[in-house]
Amino acid sequence: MPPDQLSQTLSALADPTRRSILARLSIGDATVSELAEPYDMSLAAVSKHLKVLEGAGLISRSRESQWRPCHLEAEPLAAVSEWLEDYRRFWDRSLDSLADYLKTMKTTNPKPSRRSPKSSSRKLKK
Amino acid sequence: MPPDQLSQTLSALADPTRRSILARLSIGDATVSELAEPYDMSLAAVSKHLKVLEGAGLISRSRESQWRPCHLEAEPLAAVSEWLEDYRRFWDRSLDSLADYLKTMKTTNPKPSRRSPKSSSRKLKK
DNA sequence: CCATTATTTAACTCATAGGTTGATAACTAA
DNA sequence: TTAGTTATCAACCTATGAGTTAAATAATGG
Repeated sequence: MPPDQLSQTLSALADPTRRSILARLSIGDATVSELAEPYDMSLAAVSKHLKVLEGAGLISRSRESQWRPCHLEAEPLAAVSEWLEDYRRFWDRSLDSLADYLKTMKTTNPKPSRRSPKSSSRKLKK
Repeated sequence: MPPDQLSQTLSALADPTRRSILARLSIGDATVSELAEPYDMSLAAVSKHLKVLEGAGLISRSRESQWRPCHLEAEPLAAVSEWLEDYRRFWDRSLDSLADYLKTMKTTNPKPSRRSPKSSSRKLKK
């Protein structure tokens, strides 16, 4: 049984080398050798990491003569972000402030201070 | 060498059973047996999952006579969210709109339409 | 065709993850 | 004290992950 998409994505992201590779790719596309250069490991090992990332849909690869340039595909990250949203209220202090603010509005309707920018990222549950 | 915090968190989250446990805990604290009830696996297995979650700082446990109620600790999720922020621009369409907006401001300085709320979550790179 | 460069595959090692069962610990209740 | 609940620990099994080296594949350029 293949693991669900989210598990596959998270497990791909759980390796620091792979996250580092993604960071590199966020700058721009790169070949396997270019990607391998910073690491003290064989090319084959990096090739494996790329396979994992590709399997998770986090990168795509084209062919350009003998090179296989890798390209960042961030869509699976959006799924992670969506999953996280359900938990945001558990850590986002400013959301508590927002809750307080709304509550205060309802009860006393004072002139509240400005909210911090951080609180604006809450999205509606779907 | 212990893995870095982020890797530990992501690897803990990469298991569907553990994510399911977190979802249950987002409703409220629960004992080990309560948490184990939905799964077709031994109590010991669930106990191990809880140990992993605790190791990642995703739950905490208190003692209450012979029960060990588990509590969701979402802080590590905030770290994941922060990490994700650097990649949001790669999937968040409304951020492109924001970029367009800024570009337009610079060049023609028209009266632009309001941005969607979704785009407001971009934070500064640290 | 041959040599070179870029990348993948195969076969292997070693460590860890996720599960099992059975014993043990911690506490309650009688 | 004894029995019953709740949870963990220890020992074990099997599968998988991350790395290795060496061979194979793919494309380029004499």
